[in-house]
Amino acid sequence: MVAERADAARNRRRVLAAAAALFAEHGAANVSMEQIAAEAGVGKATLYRRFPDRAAIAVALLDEHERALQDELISGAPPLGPGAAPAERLAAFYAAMVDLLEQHGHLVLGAEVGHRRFDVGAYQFWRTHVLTLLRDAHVERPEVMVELLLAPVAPEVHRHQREALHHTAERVKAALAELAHRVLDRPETDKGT
Amino acid sequence: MVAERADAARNRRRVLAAAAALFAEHGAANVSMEQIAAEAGVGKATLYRRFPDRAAIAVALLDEHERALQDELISGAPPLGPGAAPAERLAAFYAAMVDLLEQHGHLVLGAEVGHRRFDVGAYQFWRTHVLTLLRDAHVERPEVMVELLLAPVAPEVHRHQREALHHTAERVKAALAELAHRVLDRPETDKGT
DNA sequence: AGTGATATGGACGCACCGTCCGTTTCGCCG
DNA sequence: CGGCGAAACGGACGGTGCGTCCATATCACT
Repeated sequence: MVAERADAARNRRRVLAAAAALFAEHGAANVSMEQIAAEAGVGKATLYRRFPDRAAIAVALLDEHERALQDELISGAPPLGPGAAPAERLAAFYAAMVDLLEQHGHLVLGAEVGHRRFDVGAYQFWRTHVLTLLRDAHVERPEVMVELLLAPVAPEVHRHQREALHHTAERVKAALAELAHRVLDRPETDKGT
Repeated sequence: MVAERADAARNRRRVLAAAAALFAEHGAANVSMEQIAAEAGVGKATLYRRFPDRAAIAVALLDEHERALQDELISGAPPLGPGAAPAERLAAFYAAMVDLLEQHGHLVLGAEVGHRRFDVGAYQFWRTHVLTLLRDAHVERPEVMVELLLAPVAPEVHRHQREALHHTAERVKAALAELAHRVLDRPETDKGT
């Protein structure tokens, strides 16, 4: 890859901007590739050249926001970053995920992203992070448990909680925090190490 | 409703049989309404008269199998039925759900059922059951927690575990059992009543 | 400026959805 | 037993969105 041609880069930016606007207005599920192409002022083939489907566009838009959280997890202050107890870090991660879903959930909800969410790079990152926490806490079968613990913050679940059940984000966070502590706190372990 | 006309009943049976065969062969996601109608030997309008979409057909097919588990939860022997400790019952419920997904997961995976899974009657049933367990175990915010605890046995999650991660059903069951115990067992509570 | 590689755009073919309406079948009633 | 209104049927139809194809325009390097 010798460097992206100038017109290609310009069109990529246009597409992303158009998609962001349309997704925000109509919801990611109700926007067709044709609409995005028209709004961006590019042809459909141009769109398909860069992004194989809607999911890829949504992922590209999400990436930016997710990267911020990823940085925090790696090198931020506790309890999100390193230093706190695993249960605390998991609770903090859950809370951050809820915030992320509150802000940008509309990008993923309803689109095929839901089906492919396990494939996107971000999921692998969350997975690795929580896996580390589970290993730190000496949980058995961490590779399986990590999937179970990620499931409660799946976009569909969050949407269900917020829209159908009318739970507040705060209540959801509280329940997730309790879940984190119940799963990772070993009561017999001495707290003051 | 004065009683279903004979031809209507016959066609309903045909449709369900055809759908079951096609879903089993090609997967629920890859079967169109047209295919089902053709296989059943009925017109498309006839199909739409009974079932608004693929999801409704899949739900109708699943219902039968789910009902068996529902009966067990209500009146079966412990630990699935009443009598055992909440953590035991939750673990047993998880195991039964895994069995259900192993057997009939292909009906729901990939179809729109995934999107609407919160709407189907069966979900409400699982929800009520687990909610009862949570109340018995004096968990806080049970209405929120129940959604979090149901998420790990969502069809997509299970498929991901089995197909992409190559975890065995047994490993998943074991992890779910551990999750159930970690969440619901109160270590300080006396085990002997 | 010339030139080959790369990118563009919109038309095209395809598949499926969900509806519409003329025709057929049912089951009751005289 | 035959007629009749209601209910069900079936396949054609219009519409939407997908993903591809290729003639044309644009770029970047010499």
